[in-house]
Amino acid sequence: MKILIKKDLKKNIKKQIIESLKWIGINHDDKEYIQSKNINKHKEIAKELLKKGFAYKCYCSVDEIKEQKEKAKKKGIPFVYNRKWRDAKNLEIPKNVEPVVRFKSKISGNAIIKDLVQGEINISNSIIEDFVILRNDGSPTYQLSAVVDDHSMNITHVIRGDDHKINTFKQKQIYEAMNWKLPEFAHIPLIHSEGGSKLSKRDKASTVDDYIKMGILPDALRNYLLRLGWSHQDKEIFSQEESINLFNLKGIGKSPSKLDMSRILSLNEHYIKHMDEKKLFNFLKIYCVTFRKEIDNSKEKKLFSSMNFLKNKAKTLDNIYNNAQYILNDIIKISPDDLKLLDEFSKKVIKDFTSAFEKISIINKESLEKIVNELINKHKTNFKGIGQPLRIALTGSKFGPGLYDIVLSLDKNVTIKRLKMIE
RNA sequence: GGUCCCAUCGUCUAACGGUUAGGACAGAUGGUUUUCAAUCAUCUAAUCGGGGUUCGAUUCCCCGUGGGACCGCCA
Repeated sequence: MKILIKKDLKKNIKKQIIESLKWIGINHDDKEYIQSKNINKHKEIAKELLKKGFAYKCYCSVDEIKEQKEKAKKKGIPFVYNRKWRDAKNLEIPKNVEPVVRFKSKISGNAIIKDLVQGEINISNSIIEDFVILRNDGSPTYQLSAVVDDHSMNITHVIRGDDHKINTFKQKQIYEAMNWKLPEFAHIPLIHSEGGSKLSKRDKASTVDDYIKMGILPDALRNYLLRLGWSHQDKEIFSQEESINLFNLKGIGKSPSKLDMSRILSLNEHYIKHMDEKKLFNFLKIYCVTFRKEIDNSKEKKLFSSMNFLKNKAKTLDNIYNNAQYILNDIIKISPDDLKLLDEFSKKVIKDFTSAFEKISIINKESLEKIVNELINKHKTNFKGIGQPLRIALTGSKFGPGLYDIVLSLDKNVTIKRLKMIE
């Protein structure tokens, strides 16, 4: 696999991309190749193409090209470089202009690419301009470098976004000029943002890091991405192993698909529920230390033993973290809105519960249920009438785990202390 | 504007030319004498339009319409 990184981006982006791939379960099994380290080889090939008559030097200035482009745009006609220097026997070579090297593209006829995803793509050669392979500073362009490296690395399959389709026709001509074996090509559809156009770095959730920050699990993102543009009957959940075994290029459709956050979230929810608790706990710990707050050593044990219910009401690691606040913090904060819910009636309920709770010696679901049921009868209310005030008093939130789970996960004295705070 | 690609529920997608057009997510409704953001059940919802070919078209062909990608001395 080859990853291309724009040269104008900062260096640490390379590390980030490799880390992201690793995170989602894709590891590289060969050494790293840095394209820019091979530019001498690329230049040599350019020279060879020049010598063989497949390329030529073009002395048009940047401004000259710009002007032509603007003219073409005004007239509403497509811009194709006018090939001024292609057969420039009578032109005088201007001084002070460093030439670029352009590839002598085919002018007539058609070109066909057999694409593993797109099928046969057929275009007229006339629309492929004489593209630049060496800039005026002598450096090779992507079109040249990509071909030379792919060939020297014995790349068998070029799989990339379908925004590269036209490039393939340019590159094909270089392969042919050099008499090199053409690799297989597969142009896969792009992923669109919710707005309906190509996902770009400017989109909020476009990088793996963005999803890690949200508290998405690698399995969830892998599974989601796998099903974008591809399917296997009605199957929705794929393990990593199944992904590798079942995925194939033939099953890929040609149309782009839109990103759907609610789908990612629901897949994430699934993996949170079904993942091994120890593994999940590790993900949570890493998440907290990286993006929130490190989990206090003294709370780890308690938190881990609460995973079995905390995981049931979370779509992200962040949700788990939030729902676990009442375990992680000794002092709980109640929002003003929730505080309003603690009216006189609620305070009475809390008081009654506290005195009954103080008396019981065995705390389990049954004993708690007994107390709650008695209070429901006494106050002529339903579970919500009892459960909601207690939940707010104990956790500071009206959402979260079941009431019994909360009480069972707190020490008796802590429960009593928190309940007595409300008065 | 030119070239290329695409078109099934809101979204991701199934359906050897013959299905009551299926599933999942989202949405709606109801149950769970435990809150809901959990869970269970039920429901709503699609073949872009027009022509062909065919006994029969979501599927094949043409035209329209709509969407997208590309059109750099970026990659």
